[in-house]
Amino acid sequence: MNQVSSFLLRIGVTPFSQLSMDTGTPAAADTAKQPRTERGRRTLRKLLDAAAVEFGERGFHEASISGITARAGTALGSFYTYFESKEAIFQALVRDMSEAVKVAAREALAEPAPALERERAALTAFLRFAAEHKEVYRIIDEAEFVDPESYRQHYETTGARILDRLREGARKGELRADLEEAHAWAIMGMNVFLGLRYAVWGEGDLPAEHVAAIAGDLLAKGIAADR
Amino acid sequence: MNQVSSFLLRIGVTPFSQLSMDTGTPAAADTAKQPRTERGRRTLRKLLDAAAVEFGERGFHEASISGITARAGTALGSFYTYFESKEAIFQALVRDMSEAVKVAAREALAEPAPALERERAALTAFLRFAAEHKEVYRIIDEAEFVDPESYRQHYETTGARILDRLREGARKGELRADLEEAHAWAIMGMNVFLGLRYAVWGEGDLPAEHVAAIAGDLLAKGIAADR
DNA sequence: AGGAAACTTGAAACCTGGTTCATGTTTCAA
DNA sequence: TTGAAACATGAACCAGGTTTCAAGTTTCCT
Repeated sequence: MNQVSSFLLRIGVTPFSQLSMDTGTPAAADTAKQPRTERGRRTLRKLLDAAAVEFGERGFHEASISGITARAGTALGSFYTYFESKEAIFQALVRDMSEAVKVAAREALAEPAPALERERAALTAFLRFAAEHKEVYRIIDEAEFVDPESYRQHYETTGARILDRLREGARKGELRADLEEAHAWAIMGMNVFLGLRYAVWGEGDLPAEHVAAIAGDLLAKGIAADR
Repeated sequence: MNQVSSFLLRIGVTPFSQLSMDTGTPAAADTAKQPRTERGRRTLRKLLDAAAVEFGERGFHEASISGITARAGTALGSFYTYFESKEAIFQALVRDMSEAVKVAAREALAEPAPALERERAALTAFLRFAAEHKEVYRIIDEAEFVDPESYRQHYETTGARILDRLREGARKGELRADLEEAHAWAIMGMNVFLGLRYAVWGEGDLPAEHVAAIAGDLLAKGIAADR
């Protein structure tokens, strides 16, 4: 039906089976009520896709359940067959998208490359992804206020992943040996803000490669004048 | 009464006179209705301080006007003597705080120093400020959804300021000559995320100086292994 | 084929909290 | 001192959106 829909579909056939496993509180283990028939799965998917559009376009509070069901082409009451509340579907969406970002990054890092090269590739992929799915950006960001736990989890996981790469690079002697968590967060912040400025706000004035090259170069040499 | 209050007071005697000048739309020129008596100014200040606490603690949508007036010790109706709506006071607050962050940075950069040194000092000051005023952080962040115009303005201004410093450093031969806007945004993103992780979330586990040293070092040399 | 469980439906109950307003009180300049 | 403008008050109004529910319809297993 649209970009978001196809993007959600691309994630995998059963995104919710992924979601249900990694939750801390047992009570919140399942954000969505599991459908038991094919028809149910279809409706659930329609609701999630519609919610991505509605939340992305109007933000959590401006968005309305009836807006979601209208876009999904289902009755208002059906919503509550699958989600306990507006917050619940938002949470499901955030975790779904967090996963999607992760997958996109993993794909970009599939083949081996020098450590600095990998960071540049990761940023390029992220910028492309952000430009393609601005709603994702917005929804994850808004989670800071609507669902802080998921927000925190998203960035802590992402940061840990970057740190892993840095350590790997250090092990191979390509990066400094003293890199720690703060370095990973610095890089992550860099990436996120460049994404906001050039992928989400920018009208494509600077291509992803160029921005990624600048950041990569900054990581490689710093900004001091050559001695 | 509390940290926020004193922080607001420190900004200057008439923060609102500053606010009223730089608005694009003429309609929204004055976010707050100017009080004409001393009593009025006191009430306005009380409302703003209370709003900072209420919004900081509960977020925009959880926050309620009655919560604000209760904290301020005024009647519900009085609110509308000074602000047209919930959005209006939020906007006033965001611009006020954006200004406050700016001022804090300016103070930290008062005396001259080498360019790289200055960036480190700016980050240290920012981290201290963020730790001291976590509400500020939260409120400015939430502006992305409640008052996007102010949000954008805040970061564009901040980014431009950083770029100025970079250009100045390049002029003096201390920094590379090819620095551009993207570098400034990369540094800004770095700073913001380090602030989120270590000043706002962190329980002070890493001191501001240490985090700033890491970032400063990253800017100076990059993360590649020494050749 | 048959029936229980899964799912759908949309009108209406229900809440919550922003906003208004008519009535008082305080300020302050003349 | 005085009165007009500024400011304070809080009960009541009201809009909008979430959530419920009782009555169907569809699925799917045996």
